[in-house]
Amino acid sequence: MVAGPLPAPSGPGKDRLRLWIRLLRASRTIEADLRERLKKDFNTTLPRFDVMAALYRAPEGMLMSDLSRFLLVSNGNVTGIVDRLVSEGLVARARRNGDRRTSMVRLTEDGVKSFGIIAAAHEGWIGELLGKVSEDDARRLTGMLTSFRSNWEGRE
Amino acid sequence: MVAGPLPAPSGPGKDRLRLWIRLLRASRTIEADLRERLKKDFNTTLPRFDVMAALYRAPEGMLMSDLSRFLLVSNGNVTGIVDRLVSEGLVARARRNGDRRTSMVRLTEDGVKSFGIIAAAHEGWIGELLGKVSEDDARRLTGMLTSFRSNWEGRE
DNA sequence: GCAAATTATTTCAAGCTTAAAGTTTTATAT
DNA sequence: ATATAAAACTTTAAGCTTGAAATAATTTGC
Repeated sequence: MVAGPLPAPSGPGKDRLRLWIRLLRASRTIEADLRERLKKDFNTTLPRFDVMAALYRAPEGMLMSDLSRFLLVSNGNVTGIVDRLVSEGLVARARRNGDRRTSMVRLTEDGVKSFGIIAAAHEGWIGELLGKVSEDDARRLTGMLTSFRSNWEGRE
Repeated sequence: MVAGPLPAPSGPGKDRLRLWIRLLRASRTIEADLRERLKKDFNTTLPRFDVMAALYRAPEGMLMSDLSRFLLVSNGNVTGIVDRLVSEGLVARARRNGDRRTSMVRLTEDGVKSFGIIAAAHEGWIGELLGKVSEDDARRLTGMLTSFRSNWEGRE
């Protein structure tokens, strides 16, 4: 007598599993919506937006490895995205005098201008997409996710 | 006098933006970890796991379009993943008599066995990764995400 | 000084992903 | 009946993603 594949999941561990599934679905739902809007309204992509957002916060520039660490993606991945942004004139690489392995990556003037416009729209979209989440819940959720992050970073 | 790019974000709408960023980072962090474990321990991938998980819940099989809707990915995407799973003998396609456009996709016997093993490990990983989230927070978070989902599905 | 280890980045192959266009089959409206 | 539309998939091209291997520059340990 074996449990079928379809009993309502319950028991220890199931609460965490359910939480993970909800979390993943929520973020994929929102991500898909943002991706579509970025394409339709600005003919760009989420990875490009992510890179530009990171660089916008660092006017002095970032190393490739900083970018990949910050964005939680692989090194090789960032290379390709930055290559495309460079070819579009939105981002520039500058070799450094000190260490010739590294290059400082930063937004160009065009990049800053372009990102500013897209970011404003983006913030509006998020307000729209998450509008039904009460201010209170938003802050509570954020708090929980922040403490998740702290625990994660402090893990052995 | 323009606000610099680095003031702590604040004001209306910023709470939602911050929530979204936290949500995205949490799910990417966990996703990256799961991806790595799936590769190392079972030489498989998250998309393959996702498809198999969906099929495991539907012993009678699913249509390709059901799969893509459920997983929130495009049609063509599912085609490729299922192709690979079929070539590995974990999944089977069966043409239906009724409608020759469609094919019922289901796990093979091997697929069921294989998924059972991986899913057990997966649940353990999640328990581990989210272990620091209290039972209470887990349930609260799940509740908020569930209501987000309802609002989303009920949007105009 | 110099070999060995480390660090920063790029390249590569395989696979994932999307949006758009194409194919085949079924349903609908004359 | 038969054109037209709709539905279920697949194919395609471009881009994203990873992990591993390759390059090049710097640092470390004798």
